[in-house]
Parts: sequence; C-alpha cells; structure tokens
Amino acid sequence: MTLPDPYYSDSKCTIYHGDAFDILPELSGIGAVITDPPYSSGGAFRGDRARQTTTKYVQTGTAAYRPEFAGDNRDQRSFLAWCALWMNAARNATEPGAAIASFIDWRQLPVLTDAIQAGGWTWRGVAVWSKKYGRPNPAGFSSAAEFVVWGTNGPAVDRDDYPAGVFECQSPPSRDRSHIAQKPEKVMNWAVRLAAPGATIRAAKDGGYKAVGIEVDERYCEIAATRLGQEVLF
Amino acid sequence: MTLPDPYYSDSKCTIYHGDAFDILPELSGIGAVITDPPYSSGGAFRGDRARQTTTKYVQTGTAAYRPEFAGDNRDQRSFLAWCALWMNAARNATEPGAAIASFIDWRQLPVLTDAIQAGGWTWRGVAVWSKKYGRPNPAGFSSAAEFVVWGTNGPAVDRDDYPAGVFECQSPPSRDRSHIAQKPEKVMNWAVRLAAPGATIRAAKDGGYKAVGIEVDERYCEIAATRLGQEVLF
DNA sequence: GCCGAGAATGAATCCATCC
DNA sequence: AGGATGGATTCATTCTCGG
Repeated sequence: MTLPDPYYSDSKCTIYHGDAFDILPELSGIGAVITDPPYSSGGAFRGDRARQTTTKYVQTGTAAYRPEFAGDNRDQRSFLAWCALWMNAARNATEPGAAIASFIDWRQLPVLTDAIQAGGWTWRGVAVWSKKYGRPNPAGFSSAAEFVVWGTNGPAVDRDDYPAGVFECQSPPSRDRSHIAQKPEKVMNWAVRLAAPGATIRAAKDGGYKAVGIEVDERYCEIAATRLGQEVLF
Repeated sequence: MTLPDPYYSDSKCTIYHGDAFDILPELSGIGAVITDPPYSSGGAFRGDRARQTTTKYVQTGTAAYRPEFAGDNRDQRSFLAWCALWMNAARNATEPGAAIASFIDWRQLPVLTDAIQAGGWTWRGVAVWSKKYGRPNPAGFSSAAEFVVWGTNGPAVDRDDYPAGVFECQSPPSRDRSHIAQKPEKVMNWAVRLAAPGATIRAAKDGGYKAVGIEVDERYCEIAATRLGQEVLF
C-alpha cells in the first residue's frame, strides 16, 4: 500500500482521510504525535459503552448536528490491544526521542498507560487538563479533568520549553463544538508544546511548522480542511 | 488478636500505632477511609526506587530532619498485591456505601486503580491535587500533580456536598513539614470532604466528627498526637 | 508599606562513579 | 555486571530581605 492522496494539503500542512493503521506505516521522520482517540468509555457497563456516541455522551439541547464517530465501542481488553497497535505504528513513524501525547479520561487512563508501554514508548507521565467546572457527582468528587498520557521514543530530546503538567481551561459550550469531544484550541496549543513551541495544526500552518493530520471520518476531514483554508480561524 | 491500646485517644479521635493489617480487622462501622500509603515510587528504574526515602525524594539543604519512612520500596507487582490486601481489609471495616480515597503519584496510579478494584471497592474516579508548580522535566510536561484514586463500598450514598475533582494548592516549603510527603492541611480538608464536610483528624476533633488514625511509625504517631493535644494547631 | 532583585524550592530525573 | 550512592541539572513561582 502506498500513501493515498491527501484530503487537504498546503505547504505546511497535510490531512489524510483514512485509517491510521493504513497511513502511519507510510510515514517516517515524525517529530511528535499528538492524538485524541475514541475513549471507548462513557459508562461503567458494556451495554453503556456500546451505545451510539450521540446518545451515550451527553449533549444538551442547543447542540448543532454532530455525526457519530467510529471506533468508540471496544471493551477494555480490545481497547488495550487496539491502542497498543496504533501506539506501535505511530512509534515506527517517529524519530528517536520523539514525543507522544494522547488524551484520555479517567476510566481508560490505566489501559492507556499499559498501551503506551506495550507500543514501545517510554511512558513518562500523566498531564492533566482541568476543565474547572465538571459534572457534579453525587457519589463524590466531581468529574472535572481529562488526562494526557505522554512519553518518548527512547531517551528524550531535551527542549527549551517546559509545559506545565496541569493546564486549566474551561470547556467550550456544547453548541460551539463541531465534534462531541472537541478540545478547546488553548488545550491543543498546550498539548502540542510537548513537541515544540507551536500550536494546533491550524497554527502550525501559520507558524511554519509542518503537520500531518489523520482522520478516519470524512466529515471531520472536511471541517478541518475548511478551517485550514480560512485565513482567520475565528 | 484484639485491638491494641491506642497511642492517643480523646473523645473524638483515636490513633493506633501499628500495622494497618493488624488494626483494620478489629475495626468496623467505618464511614470513610482516607489514606496516603508509601508510593514505592521515586524513579523510573528499580535501583532508584530502592533508595532510601530521605535520598530518593528531593530534600534540599535547609530541610529539617525527617526520618525515613518504611515500606516504600516494593516492586510494582508486590505493590499491587500489598495495596489490594489493605484495600480489602479497609473495606471489611467499612459500612456499605462508605467511600475510600488514596493519594498516589502518576507512576503508581494504574497499579492503584487495579488494587482498589481487586480489594472489592467500586472504583469511581481519579481526582487531582494540582501543586501548581512542579519540578521542571526536560523531557516534557512538568510533574505538578498528585492523584487521588477513590471509590465506594458498593452503591454510593448520595451526598449534598460535591468536592471538586481538581484541587489546586501549593505545596508547603520543605522546612515546614514533619514528613517528606506531608500534605498541606488544605489538601487533606479537601480529601476528607469525600466522607463528609470536615477536615483532618485534628479538625475532626474540633468539628465533632469521629476519626481513627493508623500509623506504623511511632515517631509520626508522636507528631500527630502532639498536634491533636494542642488547642491551636499553628 | 511597596517594590525589585536575588535566593530558595520541589514524593524529580538522569548519569557518573564506586564497590 | 549490577546494585547503591552522589550529585548536577531543570524553571516558574514564592520567599526573603534590603532600599
């Protein structure tokens, strides 16, 4: 298999529409991997996780139409196996010393720390995105954070930028999101600092960094390409 | 075996000096368990973790003398087994619906989420103590948080008090601590809110709550008893 | 009392060295 | 060879102290 034609491309930035397992083996020399996989979470029981993403993840009234996203109903064992496989594929595409960061919620956090190591990365920590105002939980602590499992491909390459281990940023209201799990741009800017001073794919284009995006769902490719084609994002 | 004589006791508060494995089986009716076990952490390599706590955990020059603490050099497998055992012993001492919270660092977080479930508790989340400014990490995100693994003994008892899932509090300077891993009182106040509005053992005495403390090292029992005997803590 | 400069600090991490 | 130990290094912020 060879690399498919990009869904979008400009001088700094390329988006591939396809499964990461098909695209990643064709890539090399990657300096950092920043990813937000489907969490396969959303419930304590198997039946809860198997629901469609549009119903199992909360979406309050005014939300715009947002399509289902795929691959979000694996059980914990197959989620581990699946993560280990793409972690390994991603590592094979990177240079020694490259960093990886993956968002995850508390339920799958231990699975992902296993997977990052199974995929051959050196697990180096857990960073925290504090959403400030979480869903109240009558059983105890409110759920107000997502986590970032991160590591490096072998010994780390030292950097001149030291991002904070905890980043506080309120989650945008549901009506402003194109994707149920969309992260605020500030959060992505923080996460990509693991790679280098820079920003999201969009900012990467402006800032002179090269970025490759992989997305399995064409509708989200379209949204991303539209944003990248715009001169001003907001 | 019967319950030993308390190291300290007053009308609201009791401290036992001994191993939790000896004390817990003699207790019953406990409403919540708040604990801070030795992390068996302090380094990515086995050799680092096996070092003495006074050298492997950072203590810069002016720090007051603080004794070693025990049980902090288990490997990961025996740390899991040990945690599962005391988690289970703790659960047997509690009432249905009781909550448990245990501090841990990022390295042992996945082990503790396994242990809490192995010990028969329903794992319900991971709360975050954000220290705000951690030690910089040249490999990536600074280490600026500790975690609280928490759960309940069966179905949770609903509460009207929802402690935040992320609590921000700077760590006190080294010289103000009696124990290397001493938590700020504000952090403990936050953690015990999982049980009820209240505070530390000391505050529990003042506030009318009953509290039982278990500590294996007599020197730390003595410090705790001294504090509890004082009318004013600071 | 306010302000600025310099010192101090962290459940860290990594590497060199010694036995 | 491998375990144990010592020590250099990292930086954002607070702390301390003098003006």
